[in-house]
Amino acid sequence: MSDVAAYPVIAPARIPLQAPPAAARSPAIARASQKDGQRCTACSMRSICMPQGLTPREMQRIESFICPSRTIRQGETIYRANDSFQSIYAVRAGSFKTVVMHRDGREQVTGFHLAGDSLGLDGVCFGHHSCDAIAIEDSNVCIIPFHLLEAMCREVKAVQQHLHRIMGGEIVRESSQMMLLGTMSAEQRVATFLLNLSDRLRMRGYSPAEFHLRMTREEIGSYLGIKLETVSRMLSKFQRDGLVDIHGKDIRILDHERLVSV
Amino acid sequence: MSDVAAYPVIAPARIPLQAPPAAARSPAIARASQKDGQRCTACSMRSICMPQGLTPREMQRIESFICPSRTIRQGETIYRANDSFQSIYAVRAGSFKTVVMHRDGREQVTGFHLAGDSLGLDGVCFGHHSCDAIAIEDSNVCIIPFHLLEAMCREVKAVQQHLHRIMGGEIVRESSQMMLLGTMSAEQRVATFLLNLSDRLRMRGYSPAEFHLRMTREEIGSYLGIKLETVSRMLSKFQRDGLVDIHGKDIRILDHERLVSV
DNA sequence: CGAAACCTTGACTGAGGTCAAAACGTGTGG
DNA sequence: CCACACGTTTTGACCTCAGTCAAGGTTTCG
Repeated sequence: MSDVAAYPVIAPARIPLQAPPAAARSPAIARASQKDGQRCTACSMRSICMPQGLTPREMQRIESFICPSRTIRQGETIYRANDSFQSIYAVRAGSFKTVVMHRDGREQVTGFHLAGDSLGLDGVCFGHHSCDAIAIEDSNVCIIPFHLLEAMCREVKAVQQHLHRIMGGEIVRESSQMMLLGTMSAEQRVATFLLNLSDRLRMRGYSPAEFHLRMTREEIGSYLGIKLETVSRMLSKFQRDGLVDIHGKDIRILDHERLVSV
Repeated sequence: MSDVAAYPVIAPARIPLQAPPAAARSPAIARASQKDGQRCTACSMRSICMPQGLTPREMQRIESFICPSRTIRQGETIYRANDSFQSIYAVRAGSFKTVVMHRDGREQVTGFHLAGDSLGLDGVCFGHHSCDAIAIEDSNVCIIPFHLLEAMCREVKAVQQHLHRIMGGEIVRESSQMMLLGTMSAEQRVATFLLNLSDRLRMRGYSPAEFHLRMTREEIGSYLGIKLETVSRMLSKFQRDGLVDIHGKDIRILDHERLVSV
């Protein structure tokens, strides 16, 4: 618990009333279960997924309609493309990938979603989802019925603005990914991926220099628009050049500066 | 006016009170000025940019805060990256590209926006825009102050849902563009681009088979993540294969089926 | 402990990038 | 109305980065 000394340990919240399922033995879930918290108020992800400055009453109102959280085992989906859209999801623990698929079988990872991220907004437009959301480790999500969230948005400005910021953030994130896919070399893509992940872990209180990849080389490659062999070659190259230290899925960033300037 | 017989001519709306500026001589603006309409009620883009089933009162309310439309000449911007975000824009006539830029000068077209499309939502998340919106022909936009739109969303469910659909649509559009950039061959990208443009023109009442490109090969290439020479080569190839008939920027789609199956 | 999934590395290939030159269009000013 | 200049497009020749295929090593999980 103190091996990440410099970074606060993520505290958990909204543990389901039932005894934790078998899956809770996995690290991510276990982490989320360390402390007992039933409410958003106590959730460490609050600062990411909830607006600031709500009154206790408003807070309670939100908690009242957030469904009991759900545990999703590695490889399982929260929703699939064409599933009817009812709710959005906030990742409480674990991580997910979203995958879009073309009829011809071509498929692409469009995002990795860590604790505190939202999932499911792709369904807002057409009332059905446009991608699969798949757990890449045993995970846990809050379920937020969208029509209730919309109702709340009509009453509380801060909630409305927060939802708009989340949706707007998704738009900006995707357009910077389009820039990566459209203009960067394989080397730059992999460097950008590592730096981006590092940033997001730092914002969540984890070490930005040392972390464990939850996804395979193939998933990274799909996300970056390159092949898994190319991902591997670039990582090896960074290793040779002393920018990173890599053992399988364990990453240590040695030279942040030079990684930025790749 | 009847040379597109099978497709209804797009009617205009919300012409500014002042005499039309010099720019109004250009085709897109002239088209928008053919009929005199001061209100959204009369705007042909209504079905695209306004929700269905508003009461006259609600309609009036919206019209009351939409600012006088603004004319933007080819090459001019509505907003630039880092400009403070105040309003979103609905394209009334003409077309735009949005361009994101990296510090190192790399830049990429992230979208083309036709009459009826919205612009500016990239600013919602951080309060400043993350791309430039540049007119690729003389154009005209409605200006919708975002905080007033948000206020209206709190009062009228239909307006709220419409905004959410527009934002959600942007998310879906971008993720399918990520799939294009991540997995398709140059040939498929260009075919997809033509088909997509054709679809959007059809939905706006124009011929889906015959149209005029407003953008250069370089802008198309940037949008598709390939070089302008490659765009040109693919178009020539489609021409040789009898899929399209191309003269400069005038496109005629001859074999929609085979274009789909590229 | 063994099977399956995942990762690394090498050799070869090819799609698309780069560079260059010429053709085409369009708007401007004489 | 023409001529010129500039931006745009096309096409060819060549090159390179990343994809493909293959083989062997490592990790993970039942």
